[in-house]
Amino acid sequence: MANEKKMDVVILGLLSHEPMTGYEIKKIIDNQLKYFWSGSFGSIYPTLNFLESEKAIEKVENEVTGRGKITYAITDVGRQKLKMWLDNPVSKDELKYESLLKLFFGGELGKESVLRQIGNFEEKISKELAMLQFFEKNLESSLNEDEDHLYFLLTVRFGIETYKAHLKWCKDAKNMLK
Amino acid sequence: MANEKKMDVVILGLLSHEPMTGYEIKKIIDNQLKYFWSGSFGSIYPTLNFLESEKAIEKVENEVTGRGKITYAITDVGRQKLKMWLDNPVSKDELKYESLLKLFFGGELGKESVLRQIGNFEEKISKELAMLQFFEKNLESSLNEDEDHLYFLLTVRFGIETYKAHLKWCKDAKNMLK
DNA sequence: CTTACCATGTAAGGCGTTACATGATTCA
DNA sequence: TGAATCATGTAACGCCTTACATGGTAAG
Repeated sequence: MANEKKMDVVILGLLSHEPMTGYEIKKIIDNQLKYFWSGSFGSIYPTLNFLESEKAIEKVENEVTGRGKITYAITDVGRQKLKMWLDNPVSKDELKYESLLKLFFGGELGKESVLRQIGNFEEKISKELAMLQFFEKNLESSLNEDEDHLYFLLTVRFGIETYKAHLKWCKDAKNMLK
Repeated sequence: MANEKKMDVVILGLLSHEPMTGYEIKKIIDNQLKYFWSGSFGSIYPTLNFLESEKAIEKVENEVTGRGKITYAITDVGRQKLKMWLDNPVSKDELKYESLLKLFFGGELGKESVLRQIGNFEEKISKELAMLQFFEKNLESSLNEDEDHLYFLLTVRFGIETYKAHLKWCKDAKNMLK
């Protein structure tokens, strides 16, 4: 019922690459997945505990860091769970684009306001695009280091293509309104 | 706290165009907004009641339809509420692209599986694109009938540009994997 | 010695989905 | 007369976000 939980497979997916702490998981979500996924600490840590109780992940013996750091690694049970989700062809893509919603209802406020909305959107997207292009470069040069880098590169390129399309649209839209 | 409710402004925005029933609101969300927004009956009807209690919308005298149909119209209070939201430059765009997530973790299953994921995605997008292009035609020919049609056309074009970028990416990605 | 960041967690609560319930109307 | 669609609504449930709480560590 309600929404289906996905944080578990997100974590499993990230840990299938290498062992990590919850904090590191959050960083990756915010940096690499941010343009097609999101998640907060309040969702990550409880899921981590849940997955451990399920024996899908396990704590890794910590180096003598002394810190309260907890590193997790995926188990065979976890790998199987991940595979099951990956094998399922059904994928729900959910978008809630408030920017577009405001544009859709823009008639109420008039052109100047809509132009402002588009400007805000354009600025946001431009920044993201620059970051993605930076990632792209890094990934291109390290493509043979790790097989997974190919898939990361593909998602980054997806973001780049999408954002370019958005920026093109911003230009066209501004012209149409003027 | 938690997520900010948006269904109220969605309904207000749709009613600012013309009076409607909850059922009609649902249809518009599913047809015109679907590629950047979504919403269910379980969210629409309670919000409708809430907005009426707030006097942001009101029941319209029904024709002698006899049916249990309830048509709502926006009030001045509602228009003001809508304007306040539209005036606010902050917009949260939230995407949960399960398709991309599966791709990002695709290393676990290998190329064939990823190619299948991309194929599924491509098919889905192609269908949506065809529909959007149909909408575009209709809107282009009725552009001078209603001022709002301009804004609808812009959002439809946003969808078209975005989906075209996605399809281009699908092609590139398949080539890279082969 | 203070600022920024690393690091983990809990509590409260909203939001919206899915599933269920109910019945009218239209059309073949 | 049966199926599809129109039409409104409620109940349960769960995900996730925000905000709060707490403390360690590194660097300047």
